[in-house]
Amino acid sequence: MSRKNIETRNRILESTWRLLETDPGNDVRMSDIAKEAGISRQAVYLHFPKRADLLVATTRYLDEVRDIDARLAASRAAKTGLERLDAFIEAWGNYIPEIYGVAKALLAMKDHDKEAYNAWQGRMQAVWEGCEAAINALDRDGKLTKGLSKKEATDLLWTMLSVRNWEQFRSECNWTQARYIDVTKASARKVLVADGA
Amino acid sequence: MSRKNIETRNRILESTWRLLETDPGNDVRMSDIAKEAGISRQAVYLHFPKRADLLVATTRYLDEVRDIDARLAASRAAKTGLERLDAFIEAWGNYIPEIYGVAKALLAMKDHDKEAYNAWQGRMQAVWEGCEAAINALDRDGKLTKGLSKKEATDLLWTMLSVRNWEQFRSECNWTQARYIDVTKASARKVLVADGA
DNA sequence: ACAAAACTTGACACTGTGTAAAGTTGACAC
DNA sequence: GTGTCAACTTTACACAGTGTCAAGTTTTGT
Repeated sequence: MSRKNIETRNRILESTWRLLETDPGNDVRMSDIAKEAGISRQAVYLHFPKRADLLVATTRYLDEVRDIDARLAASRAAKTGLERLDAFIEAWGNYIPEIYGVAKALLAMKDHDKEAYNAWQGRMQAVWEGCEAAINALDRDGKLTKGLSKKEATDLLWTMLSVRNWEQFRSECNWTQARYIDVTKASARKVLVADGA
Repeated sequence: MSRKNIETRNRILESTWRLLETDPGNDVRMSDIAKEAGISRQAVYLHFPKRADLLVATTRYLDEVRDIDARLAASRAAKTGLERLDAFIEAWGNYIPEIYGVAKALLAMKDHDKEAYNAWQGRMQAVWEGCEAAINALDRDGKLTKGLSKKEATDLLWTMLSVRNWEQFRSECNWTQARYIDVTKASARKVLVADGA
């Protein structure tokens, strides 16, 4: 127990996660989290001075538990650019639903809170770099479509893979997760790969 | 002056619009709007009982002033499916920046306010129908790509044309408006049209 | 048994939305 | 001119949620 009993800290993070995951979009208050964790509201503030701190920490906690790094590493192992593109879409696209609850809360906060903004920005930056690596691999294979710079191609893939798009397909359009992945893969190929499919 | 001096009402709507347009994302309070309109905060509530009412009314006001219907009508006039697809992307894609400020405010509100949700949903429904019409025209020409149902193709186009995506390309990726339109047109063709370009 | 850390309790400041009520102003009616 | 009605102002307050503060209690390490 280095400081501020780490068990309590984890219980807060778990509670936050659980609440956000259970009903994404339903705004979760500090008091809800405290109740869920079985502690007082002030105790939450002892560990996380601001709501944004808590959400950011929950995101990092999730990343750690779900080991996003290891999953994205798989896409880095792919030999051809095409395989890499598919692997990246699959890894990230299947990660989104696992973080969606927390992501949505952070997303809602980023317009008003600088720290939340930076945290979100940082995560998205990482995804952008994953996209960039896939585009570079495609380009190395001479498979990158003409008419788009590498930067543009990366931006395009990155936008296709946005959490908002996932949300729209899954919630608004009622697509299944599997269909989302398949169509996204196919679309990315059509848009980014030189000879169509 | 049918009721509640319509001049004041319009001044409120204009003020709301101006403030939201000037700095989208900066949350505009009821008191800011009142100040901008040169009236008391309570007078705003006399015309619009809830903040959501005001935002919704501002959206409708904008649609009226900018005559979105007439603009989308142009795409309906196109002969071939391909022309129609291009025309629709151009009409809607160039409309987004004009409504972005208000749209962003409504978007931020829709998660917490039912009325805002319905208003946004209704507008997006209209865009979806525009997409559907374009897809139907493509299909009539036998140009719709295989592997996607008409519903899926519509969902896909609709998502490509989302305000969030526009926002990401323009703000996050620093694309120009013209480039956004061009790349979106090209991508839509690649994804939705049978023989590639 | 002592001290520090972790947590509780209760109070309060602050922001922004929305409500309530009494007062002012201007136009139109007769 | 007097009355009246609608539009608007002013002031005050209820309410929710975040964040702060300070005093008290429990737990833990030594």
